[in-house]
Amino acid sequence: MRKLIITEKANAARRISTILSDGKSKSESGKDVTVIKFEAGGDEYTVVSLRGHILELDYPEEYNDWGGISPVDMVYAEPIKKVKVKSILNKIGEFVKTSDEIIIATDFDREGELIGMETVTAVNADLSKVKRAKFSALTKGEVEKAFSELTEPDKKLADAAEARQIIDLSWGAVLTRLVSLSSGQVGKNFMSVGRVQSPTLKLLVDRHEEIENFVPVPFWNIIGKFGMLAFKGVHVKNPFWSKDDADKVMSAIADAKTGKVKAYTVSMKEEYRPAPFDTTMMQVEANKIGIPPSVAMKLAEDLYTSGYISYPRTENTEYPKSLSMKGVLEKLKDSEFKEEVEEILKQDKIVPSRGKKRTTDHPPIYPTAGASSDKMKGDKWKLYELIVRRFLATVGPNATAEITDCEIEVAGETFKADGYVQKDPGWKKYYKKYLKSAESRVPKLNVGGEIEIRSKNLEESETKPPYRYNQGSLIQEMDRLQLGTKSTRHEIIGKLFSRNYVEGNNLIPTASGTALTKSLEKHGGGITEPEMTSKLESDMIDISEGNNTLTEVVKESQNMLFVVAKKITSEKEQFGEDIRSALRSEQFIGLCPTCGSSMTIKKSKNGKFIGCDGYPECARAYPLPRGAMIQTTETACPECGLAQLKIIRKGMPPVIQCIDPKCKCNTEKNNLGLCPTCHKGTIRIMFSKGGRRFAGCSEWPKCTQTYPLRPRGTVAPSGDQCAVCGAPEVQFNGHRECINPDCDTRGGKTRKTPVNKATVKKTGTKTVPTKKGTSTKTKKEIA
DNA sequence: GCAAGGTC
Repeated sequence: MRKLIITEKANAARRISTILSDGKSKSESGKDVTVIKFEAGGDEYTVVSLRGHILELDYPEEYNDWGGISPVDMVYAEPIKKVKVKSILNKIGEFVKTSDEIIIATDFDREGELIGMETVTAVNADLSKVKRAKFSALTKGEVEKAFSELTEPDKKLADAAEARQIIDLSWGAVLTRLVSLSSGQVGKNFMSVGRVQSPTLKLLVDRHEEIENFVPVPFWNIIGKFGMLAFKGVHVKNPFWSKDDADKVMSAIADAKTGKVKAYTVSMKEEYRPAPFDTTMMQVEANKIGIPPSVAMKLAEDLYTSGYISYPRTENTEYPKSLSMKGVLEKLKDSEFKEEVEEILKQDKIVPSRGKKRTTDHPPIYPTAGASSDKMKGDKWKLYELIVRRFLATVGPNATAEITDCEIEVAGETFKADGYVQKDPGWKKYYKKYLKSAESRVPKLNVGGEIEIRSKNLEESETKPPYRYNQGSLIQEMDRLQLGTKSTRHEIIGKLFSRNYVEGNNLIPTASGTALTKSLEKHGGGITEPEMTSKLESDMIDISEGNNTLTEVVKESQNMLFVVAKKITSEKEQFGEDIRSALRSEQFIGLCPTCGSSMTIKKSKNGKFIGCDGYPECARAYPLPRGAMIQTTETACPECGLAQLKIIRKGMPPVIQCIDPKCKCNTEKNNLGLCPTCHKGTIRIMFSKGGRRFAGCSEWPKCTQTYPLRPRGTVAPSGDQCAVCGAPEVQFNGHRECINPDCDTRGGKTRKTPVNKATVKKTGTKTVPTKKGTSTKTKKEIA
């Protein structure tokens, strides 16, 4: 018999061929199409690989005219399948004609079923010849079993996936057009709407709103330092929400010189190893070391195709039994992790950790070959190392820590001190690059003994707003809400950026992103809610289990969409106006003092700038600050009356400043003093394109004097020059120092090199137990 | 020029 096997990706074609042919398969792969042939058990096999979906749902051409066709009329429009990769489909068409059996061997999931079915349907294959091989890992056992127990293809499962396609396209296309047309954003500036992107955007909008509306609540912590080590003890009633209550305690303990140890226990804590990497956690951890999810996926794909790591798109956090941990470790001996690997191999037994998520699509991400940092460079190496170290951590021993709990009584008030000391670092030894250590020592104490009080402080703090999402935490939240899939989440975030809905490293929605979300919340029929995805999910389960049909589910959804589309159409003007005004406010800076026209943000080939709409008659223009996120404001500069901008820079609080860099309000705070090199120019605070600040001479390029500035904290002029080197002295975080890091007053040449961006840690934010996200802000010394 | 889902 002649048998045709269709796989989802090239690697699967290779693995299956090798397994079924006992290694005797021959690849005839062309440039575009992977084809492998072999004989086994008297049958002639041809294996062809797809590249995921090679067909795509879209509307027929007559719907291409956005202006000419009412979006309402598209609700029930019938989409067609368009061929994306003709070369593969043609090849399969040829082989199908001469095959007696066609075996779909795509991934064993909903999309896999559809990918297979849509392909055989598109080439008009005789469906009675079509069989399905179901395997959940590309191991010898699984694959052989799947091919010896072929089943019928599951039309219902494929239907479930197809229902999703149709519903996503109709809601997406109809609402995208309605929003774009009503807001006047057509052409390449169109505004998109979708089942996944719109709820994701709403997460950011909601968080932004929470932060903007946040009202800080003050609280007080009483903190003591004890004994020779001056270890920290905190009052058990922290935080105090009333200053009076805290003051009462402070005066009660005011005269105490010693405390009494009431309780003291030491215990060992076992610290478990982290779970193996699935795609989400890999993206989260990569993001922490400065590799955003989209870059991480690109690099992971690269590492996968060149054989360094396993398949990077997986939801699994449990290594399959068939995967030998020792085997992986042996391969890693051929790398610069050799010593660490050998140490791990010395364990009596190697039992890996496992996570909660268990699926059968692919194994967790693990290294499949050794590499070294002199051959592999940059972020690729950083990601590879992360994957290797994560793997090592999952097969290393547990860590142990010594935990000390201690209670000290001071004048009838109770303080608690917690000690944490790492004993056996275990797996952390291999993963410490990516961990924060937080050791705190409490010495050995005797219960009933006295202990000296070193200090008693009342620290005033206030509750803090929740953190903004970054790309890592957003991906985690999407994962939790089941928005998108492991393969698409990073692309969805990319979409929010390219549509200008969000900006910044910490994701902030733009005015238009916010306005769009608000309008859709009101009129979008639930498109901004994650529940639309959960409803779809349960509908798909119903279809695949035969409790509902594709036709019914699609019809129900489109009936809803029809109502929504009609309503929006009837209120089109009003619906679009909110978005239009948000778009205007995003661009509008203020009125031009020369000609009275609007000044707006404009784009040139050198980037964005502020220009007068009266151009070319009026040429008034201002540069925009570099390397920063800019928001427009409605306030005017008290100095010159021009408009002000809100400047948001990484690691710094937002600053409101005048659009004119020459305005006194800007020069005063940026001019640090006379240049000690040329004695002509002024040393000013400036920003590089990347947003890093430094100080440089205004006579540049004639004078090239520059100084690095500490990346965080406030820098202000002091008006004085350094007595030792003559460079300007500045106020840094309230204290004075010479701007010159090489100056003797700052320890001369012992200066550390500037901190690498990726390794900058967030400044300490210690949380208070009862309220979320609280942190210490100001200190008041009392004792 | 529309979505989201595969994969490269």
